[in-house]
Amino acid sequence: MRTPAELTDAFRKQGFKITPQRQLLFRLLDGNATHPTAEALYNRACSEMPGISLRTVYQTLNDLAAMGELRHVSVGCGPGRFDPNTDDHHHVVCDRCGTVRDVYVDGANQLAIEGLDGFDAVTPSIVFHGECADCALSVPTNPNSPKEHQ
Amino acid sequence: MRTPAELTDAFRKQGFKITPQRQLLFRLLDGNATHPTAEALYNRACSEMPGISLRTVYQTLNDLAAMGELRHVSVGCGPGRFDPNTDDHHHVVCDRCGTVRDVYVDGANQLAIEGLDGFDAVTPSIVFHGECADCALSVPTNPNSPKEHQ
DNA sequence: CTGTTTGTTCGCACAAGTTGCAGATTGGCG
DNA sequence: CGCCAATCTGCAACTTGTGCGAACAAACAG
Repeated sequence: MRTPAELTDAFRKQGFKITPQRQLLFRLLDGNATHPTAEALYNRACSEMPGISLRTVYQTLNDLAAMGELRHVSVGCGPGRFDPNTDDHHHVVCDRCGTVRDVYVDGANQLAIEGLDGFDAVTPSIVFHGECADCALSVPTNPNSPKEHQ
Repeated sequence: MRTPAELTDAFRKQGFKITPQRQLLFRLLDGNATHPTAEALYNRACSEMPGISLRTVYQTLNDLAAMGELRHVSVGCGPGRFDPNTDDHHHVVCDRCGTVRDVYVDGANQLAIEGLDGFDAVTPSIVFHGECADCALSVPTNPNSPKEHQ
């Protein structure tokens, strides 16, 4: 995602308007590597701008994603995440706490794949599922712990 | 997933009961490579057993998944899919029609990954997004077609 | 500065997918 | 046969996200 200032220009150039809501979200997303959900962004936005609506957050996120400034990341369960990092990269998810982190996978586009016959324009999306350091610490060795976490 | 007969044994051994609903679902899933949704299975089940409830279908699918007989596959959008193939494999999805097919990715577990530091017990889940042969035929070369499909 | 236009925001209702719950039902066993 | 726990069913509720229309406000012209 480009900087808030650049986005402001880009939006105006496309005939979109610059509203305080949008500017706030540009700022909240700028350099944000937490892969927030729409709800999480909404909560942060509310503390700076009480009255902003969740609907507007979704709207703006979708607009940014449509412009290619943002990637919508689906980690397999729970709400969608939004990632201002538009590099060619993938994700690790902690199945316990839901934390998402970017990972760079060398050779992801040259994988030897059997079964793609007939499919065109295929791009891989890789999600690694595991357990982050914090969660591993908090429950060191309990393989019986319920997997029902979210 | 094991055969319906083997599952019947396994269920009984765990103290679970064998009901006609479960047996029907065992049969519908046996060798099923279509990656059906719960709804799709429900529809097929209804034609053999009118009155079976969608709730029971979900229940049984969750039970099978918890027993490791079934994998719940999330393709990023739309309803979840269920896959009786428990091999180490991955999936291609047609973003136009939603068809899912199994693919075998050579070396998926030995990828060179940067950014996994601190994560444990990491297993990759790879979803290739593309366009299947049928869809490529039906709309041969129209990059302007709406991406809003599902 | 004022007015107009057009894109935005907001709130609510709604949709899809899935789960919780409670009462009726039934498989497995003695 | 009869009991009891597991199961089934139907419905309500829940979660995530979208459609819609009225109110609002950027941007711009005059």
